[in-house]
Amino acid sequence: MSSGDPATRAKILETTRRLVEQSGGETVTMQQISEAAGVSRQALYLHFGSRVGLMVATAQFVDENDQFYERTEEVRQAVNGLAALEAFISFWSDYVVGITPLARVLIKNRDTDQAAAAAWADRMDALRNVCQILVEWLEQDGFLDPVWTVNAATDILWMMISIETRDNLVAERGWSNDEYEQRLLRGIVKILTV
Amino acid sequence: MSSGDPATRAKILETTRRLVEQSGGETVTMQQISEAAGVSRQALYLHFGSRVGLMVATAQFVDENDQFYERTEEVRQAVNGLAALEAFISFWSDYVVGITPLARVLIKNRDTDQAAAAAWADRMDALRNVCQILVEWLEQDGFLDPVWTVNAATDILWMMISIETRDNLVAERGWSNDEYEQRLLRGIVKILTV
DNA sequence: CCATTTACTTTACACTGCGTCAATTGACAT
DNA sequence: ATGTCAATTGACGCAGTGTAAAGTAAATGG
Repeated sequence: MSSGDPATRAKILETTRRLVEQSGGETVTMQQISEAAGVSRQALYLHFGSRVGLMVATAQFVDENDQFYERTEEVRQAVNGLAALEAFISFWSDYVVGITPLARVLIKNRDTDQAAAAAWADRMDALRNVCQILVEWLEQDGFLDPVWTVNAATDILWMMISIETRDNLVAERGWSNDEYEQRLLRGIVKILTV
Repeated sequence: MSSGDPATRAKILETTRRLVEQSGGETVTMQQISEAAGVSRQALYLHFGSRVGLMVATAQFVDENDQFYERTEEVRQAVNGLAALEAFISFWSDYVVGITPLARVLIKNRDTDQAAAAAWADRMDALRNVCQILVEWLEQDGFLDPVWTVNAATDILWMMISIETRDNLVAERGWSNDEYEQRLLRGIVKILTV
């Protein structure tokens, strides 16, 4: 599973990410990936074992490349809870574009594939962590509507920014990225704050 | 497409619903359905043309059986838009329990399975229709926050009541059905109304 | 310098599932 | 008896995943 030249492995992962992101939701076959990467189809199986294995490895590859943790650090520099929320939604609505295609693959396979489930749970924990920090910040600054507990508000914020929610609004209902960002922020502020 | 004995058609649809709901997300093949229904695989193609056709027909069959339209009619008896919204959320949080298994399968497979995509899109149109009626009602009664257009508010309402949203809150975050219903209504009212 | 190992390629094939086709059966109706 | 409707049987083509076996070319090392 971890055999082979790291350079070949990287080439395959980069190609897979590119093709999946360009695919517009259509299935990308092992044949297409191998041809685009300039290797044989069997090389994919040598390196990653299976189609799911390749997808999970690609998701992890994206995670490392896009530096989610580093970029959320910037949000913590905001002057108050409301400003932090705004900064985070701005960051997220940009960041989510790059990770959506592969996130969809993880979501789809998480109930049958342990690796996919683990990779997805890991991302969601990180994301929920940020949500909780934001909600606690809102509460400390007196913005949080007291009808919500911190936990309930965190769940709601996490749900509102989820890939599934974005897919419903952007992919299904045709919202532009700008509309998504502005309306999402407005909606979250309306629902969470007094 | 509409050829064949209605009794056979019904038997196939009932079997398809049952198998899909029991499948736990695994793909149910045409072969499995035909064997369980006690007909030949080709009978499925005679009645429904394709896997797409069968899935669409099954989704409609479920809604007819569970009397989606009839039960939403009750909502239209409400005295005003806000009462209608409340009645609908109450109805929906109950109704959604029964359709979730089939819905999950359609959602999970819609990116690779044309059949699932078509069936799902068809049912979502019906649901969005109800959302639009509710939002227009809210607007006429002066409840709708003017920051939202009717279309945007309809999209938001539709997203909030979606299966994906419910799965995130109930299945992932462990909300009870009661918590889901109460917090969903409260959240929707906060986000949509002045 | 030869032998071995590594990292792949090539070719072939098994398997699953969808969709199609042609020929056939059985029942019921005119 | 003739037709026609409903469904069956069995075969086939096709795409995509995954496996298996043999070959090749370059690096490694005793």
